[in-house]
Amino acid sequence: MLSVLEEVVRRAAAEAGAPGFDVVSEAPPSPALGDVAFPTAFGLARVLRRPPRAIAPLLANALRERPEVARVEIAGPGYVNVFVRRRAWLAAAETPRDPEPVDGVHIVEHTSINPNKAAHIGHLRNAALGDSFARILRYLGRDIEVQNYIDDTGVQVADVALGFHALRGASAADVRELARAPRFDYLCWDLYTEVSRWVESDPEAATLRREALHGLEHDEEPWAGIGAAVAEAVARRHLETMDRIGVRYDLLACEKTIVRLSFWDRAFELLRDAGAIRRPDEGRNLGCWVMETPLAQDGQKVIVRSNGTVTYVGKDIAYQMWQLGLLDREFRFRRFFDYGEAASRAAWITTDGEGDADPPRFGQAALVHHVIDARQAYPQQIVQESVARLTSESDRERTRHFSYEMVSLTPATVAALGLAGAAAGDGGAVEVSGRKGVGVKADDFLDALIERARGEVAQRNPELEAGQRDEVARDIAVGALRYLMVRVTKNQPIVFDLEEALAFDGATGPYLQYAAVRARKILGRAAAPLPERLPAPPPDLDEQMAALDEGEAGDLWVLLREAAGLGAAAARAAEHEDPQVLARWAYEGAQRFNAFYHRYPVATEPAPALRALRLFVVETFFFQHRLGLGLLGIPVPWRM
RNA sequence: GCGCCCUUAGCUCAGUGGAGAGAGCAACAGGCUACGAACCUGUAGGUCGGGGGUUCGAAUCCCUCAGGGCGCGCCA
Repeated sequence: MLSVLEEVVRRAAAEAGAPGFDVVSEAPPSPALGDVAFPTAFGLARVLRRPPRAIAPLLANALRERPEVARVEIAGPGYVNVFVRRRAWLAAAETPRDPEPVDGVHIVEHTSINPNKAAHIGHLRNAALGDSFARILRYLGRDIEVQNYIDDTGVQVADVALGFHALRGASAADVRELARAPRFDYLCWDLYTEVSRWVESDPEAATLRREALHGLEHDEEPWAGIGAAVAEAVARRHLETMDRIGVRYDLLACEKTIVRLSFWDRAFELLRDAGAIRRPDEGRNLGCWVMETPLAQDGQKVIVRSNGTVTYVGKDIAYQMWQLGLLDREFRFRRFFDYGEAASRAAWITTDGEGDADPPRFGQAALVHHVIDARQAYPQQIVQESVARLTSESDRERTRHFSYEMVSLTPATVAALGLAGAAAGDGGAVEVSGRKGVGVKADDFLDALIERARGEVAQRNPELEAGQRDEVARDIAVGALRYLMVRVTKNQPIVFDLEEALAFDGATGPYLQYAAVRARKILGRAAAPLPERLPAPPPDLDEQMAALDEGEAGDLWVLLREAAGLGAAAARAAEHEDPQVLARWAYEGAQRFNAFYHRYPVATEPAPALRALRLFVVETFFFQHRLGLGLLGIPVPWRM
């Protein structure tokens, strides 16, 4: 609807003598000034060499011809302010408009935690961002496939395998037995830091570690067996943890299968034949295969080491080629993790062994987003560059780095958790480090939130039985966590403070949930059924609103108008590649609704017409707000 | 040295080149006889890091300086 008006102004600008003029609309500072504002006349003034006040009427007249426009005013030095026909405007809000429709599958790859230790607060940011992004795109109509890359042959898994073998004397069978413990990943967390300290202080351990890594890569025992047991069990734990906050995956892509199924060998041939990589005859990279690029400091980025092994960047090139359907190789797939209910949905995993029959189709994507922290911007650029050289320049645009900043800890949090090995930087923030064991584990944090929520729920709802109370507490904890992770722009580093994170007042998940719960309670009080689709506005909405006193008309209309803006907010979030945009929409909506519900009685309003109108506002808000929260993975508790 | 990100109220953060720069927390003053106050209303709090420039108009774009974070490996 908005784009229709923009198009009208664009045409009017063209007729006035400025074809192709970039027309943008904005929200007026107050509802009294209109619903949509065009500052277009200012820009046109320069092009047309006429004052803005002379140009504005041309735009206004064009807008007045549209059926969805009720009134147009020219304000101040030349703003064109549009008052829309409200019923028509709301009716058009049902279907969101995808700003960049994708023809084919769109992969969102996120989480991708090394499967050698428990997930921590930093991984939660990745998963929450990736999952929300995927949900938003799906809402806009995209065919989304969620992948999770598992580095099961890297040094991190090698370290824990080394720990089990050398420090614990455990076999692969022993590890599989240990992995039956409910939080095996916690055990690995501690072992990993133990090994890291050992390797730092003992040269012999460093030698053993190289041996373990080599064993993982070349399928040699005992390393391969122990490593596989660790990686599979910990990856499973990560899926359990993420499932607790509503994050699910379609496919786990394992590095091991990329190597074993010769994806890299094939990618290497392609890179070599395309001249994208070459062997230097001299210099310090003698004996390697390198890609020449100005991105690298000395103009060369090593892809294959002089000992013949491939770097992480090389493996990622092969993986991304496969994701884009540019590699003539295919994985085999195994069903790996069933998600509750009727097991209607499951996460699959790649395998180099026997695959299950009839797996879903994976890969062959038109577009891929890689949710990876900002530190990896450089290697991601190298991978993009490689893909472009192997195929076409346009393929570079098909693989994108969804970059976000890191999570660190406040000194107070480090102290409260008694984290040893933590060194505060000058800025006060403490870097999360799996290697050092410095971090807030995801499950611990969620448990703490649940505990805090349980207390709040018990206090407010003493009549609830334990099971109900726990269910509500879980929903609140998930809401608090998910909102915390997306309320700030992804480019802003987060310094995590435990006490602050446990707060449920103000701009928090529970605040957003509270508005939804209140709205639903009102519907219940009014004996109105919960809306199953966006409620249709009454035919005489515009007339009814005109009959209200000005203050209430403004309050109700802004609530309706902004609720109808969910699709636009989702589209902006997709464009900016940042769920924060939608989180802001949800927060502002909750704020408006809370103010509304204090000011205007609904179920208890005696005048039937007014009651019906306010009820329509509540229904519309509730439907859209719950939908928006769902896109952020925030559940609506049945009670608070 | 090169590249990316950040710098807005005491703190944590929003802010499409456009109309008095906004929230939350903290502080202060109010509001529960329940569509339940996890809420609402109000007060106070600003050199948008500094300086130039472009523009009718700059927190927003460009240049520059300063401060902070992170990259630039035959680690992943």
